[in-house]
Amino acid sequence: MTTIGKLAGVSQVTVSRALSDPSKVSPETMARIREAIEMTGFVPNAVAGALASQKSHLISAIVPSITNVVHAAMVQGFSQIMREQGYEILLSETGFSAQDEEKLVATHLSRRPDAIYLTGIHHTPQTRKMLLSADIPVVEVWDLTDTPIDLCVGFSHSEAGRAMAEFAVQEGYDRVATVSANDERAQRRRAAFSKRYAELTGQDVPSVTWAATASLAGGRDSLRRLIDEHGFEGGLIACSSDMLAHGVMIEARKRGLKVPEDLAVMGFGDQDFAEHLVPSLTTVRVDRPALGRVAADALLARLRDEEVAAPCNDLGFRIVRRESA
Amino acid sequence: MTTIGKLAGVSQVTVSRALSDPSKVSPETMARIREAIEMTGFVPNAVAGALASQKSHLISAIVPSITNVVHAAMVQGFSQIMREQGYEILLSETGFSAQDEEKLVATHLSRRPDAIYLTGIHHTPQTRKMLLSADIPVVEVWDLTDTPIDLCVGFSHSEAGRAMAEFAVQEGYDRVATVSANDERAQRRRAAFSKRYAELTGQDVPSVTWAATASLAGGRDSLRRLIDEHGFEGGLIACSSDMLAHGVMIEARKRGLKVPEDLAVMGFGDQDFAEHLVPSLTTVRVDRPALGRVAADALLARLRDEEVAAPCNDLGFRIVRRESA
DNA sequence: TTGTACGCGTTATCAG
DNA sequence: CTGATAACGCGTACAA
Repeated sequence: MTTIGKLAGVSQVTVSRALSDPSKVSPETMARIREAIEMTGFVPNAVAGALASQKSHLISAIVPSITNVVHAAMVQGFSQIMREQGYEILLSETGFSAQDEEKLVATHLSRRPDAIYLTGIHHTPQTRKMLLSADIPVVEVWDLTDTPIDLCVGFSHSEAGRAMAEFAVQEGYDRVATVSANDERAQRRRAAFSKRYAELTGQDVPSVTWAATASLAGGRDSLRRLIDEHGFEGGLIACSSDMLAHGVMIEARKRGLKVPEDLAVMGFGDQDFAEHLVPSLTTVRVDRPALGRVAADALLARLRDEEVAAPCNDLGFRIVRRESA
Repeated sequence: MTTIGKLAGVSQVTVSRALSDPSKVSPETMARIREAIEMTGFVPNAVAGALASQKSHLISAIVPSITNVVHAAMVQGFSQIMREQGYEILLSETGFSAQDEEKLVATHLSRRPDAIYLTGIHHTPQTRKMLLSADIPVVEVWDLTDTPIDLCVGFSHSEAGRAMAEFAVQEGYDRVATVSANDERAQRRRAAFSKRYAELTGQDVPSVTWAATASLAGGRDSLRRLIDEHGFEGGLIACSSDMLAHGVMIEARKRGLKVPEDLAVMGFGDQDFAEHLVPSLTTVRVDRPALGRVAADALLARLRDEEVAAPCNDLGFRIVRRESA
């Protein structure tokens, strides 16, 4: 800026002003400054700016995995809003590990983000402690809790599991099973499903857990195990994701089982492919981009020092009945 | 650091040394410094560090879209390696627009990243200029060119298109068509496919472009148009992605067309679901995580000032023959 | 409308 | 092994 200032015949401060608020500088100076910037290819140093102003315009986002469409879609919705407001995103993946999350939070905080986006409500005590003493807005997405660190935006996974069980009973399925990924929230939905189903019917629910990332392969293998190891003979299978549900449907067709006649299938997430499968997939819709956007709006309110009515936003879910169940 | 120093009975400089290289400090001082850090919950300020050292340990990554599995997988592979080496990732999405990319490059450069990861080889002249004068390592991923800005890691999209045409001819398909997304690289593959197929057989190739994001819906609608508007009556359909191919297969089944007997389908990308579809999908494999990792290795070599043998890395592709074609 | 002086919290350099 | 001192490049008073 000093160099630009010399070229334009003004001081460094004037250049700084010109860039941050052109209205505070006379049109003629502005023109000369622009010209000097053009000539030199000057790019302001946001690092120095952040140090001086104590504002980084940086938001830290920590997600389990960016190749997971659920989290990718949420953070995409979040990022779009934040970027429009002049913030950029420092993104890292935990690989679903709270320990790794702790390390990431520490390194992210060292960059002095203006706010932080976390996935889920389960963090190590040390993570909570760091976040609390960092004294910046924090939003936890994709789940709800009575004791958020600061803000939270999500829906109740237990209620979603219960709603699926009630749907199963209403539709008259008297034999059900679950296929779930091995992540904590999927397991919470599964547990609520089984508990509610047992309450309503008195029956136990056989369940299979797929230990790796949700995939078609996982769904196919899980159905195989349900049949071979649990002697499952048809009814409804409630899956923890649309991807697993799709895998189950593929394996079912391969085995000559008709969906939904021999085997009904429910997914979770309502990914864009769900309605285009044949038969179309009955699933639970969660508006992922909206979760991200609401999280962004909540943070922005905090960053503008506005009053936040409620720390927690429940965006709910909705069962979408299609052909597969 | 000054506070920590006081608590530990040393100067601020010593604290800085202790943190950056413990071996330069006596074990006893180190212990007291650790204790003081523990007590206060001190988190070093990387912004100030970056300003002083002129090293941000930040890598800028600019991708078309993070919900696109192709780019998500590449940047994931890339990030993992970079993070292990102490770098963090500032990630932004262009939405496939070179103009938006230009703006993003400008704002990213203001944060003084140590290197930058770009997707593809087509950038605005202004983007190239900024990057060149920033004088930091740049890697362009997912494509090849003779005139990279600095480094590039990818494969030849034209060759991939040609290889698919040659496969079609070898397998004896005498009626073919294409279904492609509306992105530049997909169109380049399509053009190469059609040209090569025409060279070998003298026949024109009907083609349909799906203007939005590749999806099952897109594949289904494209097959409909191919049949209704182009009078396509069977043969091989070469798709620009596995997702579109899957959509084509679903629509085919719905119309009572058997795959591959009535209609053969080829995808592109070899996503994890491809081998689990029924029939399994014949496609073109590109090792996306490897592209990201090689890009990371190339950048790291530059950052360590090592000699780089060749600026461009061709990681190639491979046709994976399965049941659908 | 513009300029001066200072501070943001580190690292680098040199001296002890 | 440790400390003093000067950058790093910008924002924020405050003054003119």
